[in-house]
Amino acid sequence: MRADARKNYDQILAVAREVFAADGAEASLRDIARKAEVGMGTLYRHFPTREALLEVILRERFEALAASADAPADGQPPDAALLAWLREIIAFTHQHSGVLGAMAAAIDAPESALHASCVSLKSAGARLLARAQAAGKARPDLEGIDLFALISAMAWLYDQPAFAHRADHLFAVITGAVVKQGKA
Amino acid sequence: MRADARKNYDQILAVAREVFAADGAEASLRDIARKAEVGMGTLYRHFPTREALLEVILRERFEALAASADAPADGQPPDAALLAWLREIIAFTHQHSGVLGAMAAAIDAPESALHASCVSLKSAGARLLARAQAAGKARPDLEGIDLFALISAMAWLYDQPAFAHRADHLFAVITGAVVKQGKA
DNA sequence: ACCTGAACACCGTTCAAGT
DNA sequence: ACCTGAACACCGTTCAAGT
Repeated sequence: MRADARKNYDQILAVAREVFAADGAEASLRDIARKAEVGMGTLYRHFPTREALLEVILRERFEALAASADAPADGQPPDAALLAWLREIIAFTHQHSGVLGAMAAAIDAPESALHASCVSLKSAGARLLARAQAAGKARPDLEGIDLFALISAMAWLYDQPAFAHRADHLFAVITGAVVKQGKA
Repeated sequence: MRADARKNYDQILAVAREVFAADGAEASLRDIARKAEVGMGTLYRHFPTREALLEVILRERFEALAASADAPADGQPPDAALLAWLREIIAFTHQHSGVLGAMAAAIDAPESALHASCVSLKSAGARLLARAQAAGKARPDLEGIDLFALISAMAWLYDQPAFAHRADHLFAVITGAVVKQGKA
């Protein structure tokens, strides 16, 4: 990549990080281009879709989340591991409103730039879920897509200002339907 | 109201019903004005906000839902009554995507045209919930706002195409966390 | 190769001008 | 009293023209 192109690419990304965090996944692309001091065409050249831009920004975190799902867990029982992972995801998406809506749209769209991230996140969750189910600590009639859907719904709840003051409680209610916590 | 104004009012409403059902609560107001064959100013004169237009369209159904929450129930136990009512709401909002998102935004906004509808829907749910709780058939640590939030989240899930095939199952999972169904 | 910014087709909202 | 539609300030997306 040419030096000027590289500079623009990095600048767009840096600005997009801030703007997406502030305005959510539906933030104005024009606004990003403006703040990055590049033309609209430059933004589109580097990131042909909104998803492509989101993907680069989110990839790192989602890879970390997928990795943490498979981490040794240090003696942590599978139900606690699943719960901790769910809390991690929600804490992250809470900083980026609407991101899980974009993910939900991408999971059925193989051509979306976000598709691979969705699938790996869903799979990571499915593996944690399966281990908890095997230990008799999670509702057995749930699949990976169900967990993904419930995560998305919880993220949506956290994004609604009217529900924010009850969001932690609702998290407990919903995860309570998934995980049957026990002492051993 | 003058005869021409009345005609425009009715025409806008008739068109809006169709367009909101087809495109959801975020449908283009310009599109509605166009299809109703009125100027934008006419639409705004009769309905100063999107919420005002939505409110007129939804009021009838929400009043019916609030009424059905208080219906004698014909020997139906409170847990079954609550579940049946939840199914009714979800079935309705499923035909009008995004409506519960608008409701969620309006519940904390007393100036919104939708506010009264939100509150009465929340209250109706809260009464059903309280009866089920009194019978020991619903999770006791839930308030009206929690039920409203869970309804909204379920409506959101039904609106996501990627989750549609699991939506009925997710409804069972989430309501399972609220209602503890028993035989007597 | 890469960049710019105008152009196009859309929004929501307001308001001067008409009847 | 009511209506119209242009005007304004925004979008996302594309593309001719420049370097």
